[in-house]
Amino acid sequence: MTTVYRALDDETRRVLLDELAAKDAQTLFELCGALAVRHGTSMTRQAVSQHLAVLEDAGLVRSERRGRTKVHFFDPSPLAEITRRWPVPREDTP
Amino acid sequence: MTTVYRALDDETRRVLLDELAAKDAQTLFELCGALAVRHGTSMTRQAVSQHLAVLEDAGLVRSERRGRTKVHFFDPSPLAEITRRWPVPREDTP
DNA sequence: TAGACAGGCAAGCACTCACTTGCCTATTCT
DNA sequence: AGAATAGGCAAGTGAGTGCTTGCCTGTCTA
Repeated sequence: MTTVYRALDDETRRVLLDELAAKDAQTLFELCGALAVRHGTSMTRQAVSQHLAVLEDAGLVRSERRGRTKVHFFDPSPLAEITRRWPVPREDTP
Repeated sequence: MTTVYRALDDETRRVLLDELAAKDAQTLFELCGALAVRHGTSMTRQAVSQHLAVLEDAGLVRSERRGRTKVHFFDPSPLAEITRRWPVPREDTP
C-alpha cells in the first residue's frame, strides 16, 4: 500500500493531480498531452501510467474503464490525514 | 531546497514531527530517546540528525543553539501549501 | 476481418535516499 | 587543564525509485 506522502513526493504526480483537479475524467493520452503542452514535460506514456498507478494506489485517483479508454478522477479525501495529523494554523487572509 | 512533500515521505521524519508537535524545544538526544522508547525505532544518532536536517531544510523544523545543545521547534506553516494547492473537503465530524 | 487505437506487463538502467561507520569540533564539569 | 557531553562532517553501501524499451491484450472502425 502506497502512502499519500510518497505519492505526493514527485512533481509529475503533483501536476497530474492539478490537471485532474482542474478537469476530471481524463484519459491517459489526454493527461500525457496536458503534461507535454501545458508543463513542457516530455515523458513516455508508460511513465505517466506508472505515476497514475501510484496515485491510484494511494487513493488519490480513482479510475473507470469506458470501452477501450480509462478515465481518471481526483479524490482529495486521503489528504485529510495530513491536516488531521498536524493541524495547520489558519493563514492570515487580508 | 527540499520540498515539504519529500520531507514528509518518511515515517521517521513524520514521527519526529509528531514528537516535536507534542513537546517543543527538544534536543537531538531527547528525540533519539523518544524514537527508541515510544516508537521502538532503533537508529543511529547521525541518522536522526540527517532527518532533522531534511525537515529543517523544508522549513518544517526550526532550530536554535543553546550552549552545547541544539533545541528544535516544529513549524507547521509550510503544510499550508498542500491544502492551498488541493483544498481538502471538510470531513463529517459527528 | 484486418488494422488502428488505448492501455498493460515486465525487464533493465541510472540515480537517489536512508543508514552506518569513523573521525572531528565545541561546550560544560571536576 | 583534562575528560565527558552534545553535535557535525564526509565517505561508503544497499535498497528503492523514475524512466525507458520492447512486446502483448483488448476494443473500435474501415
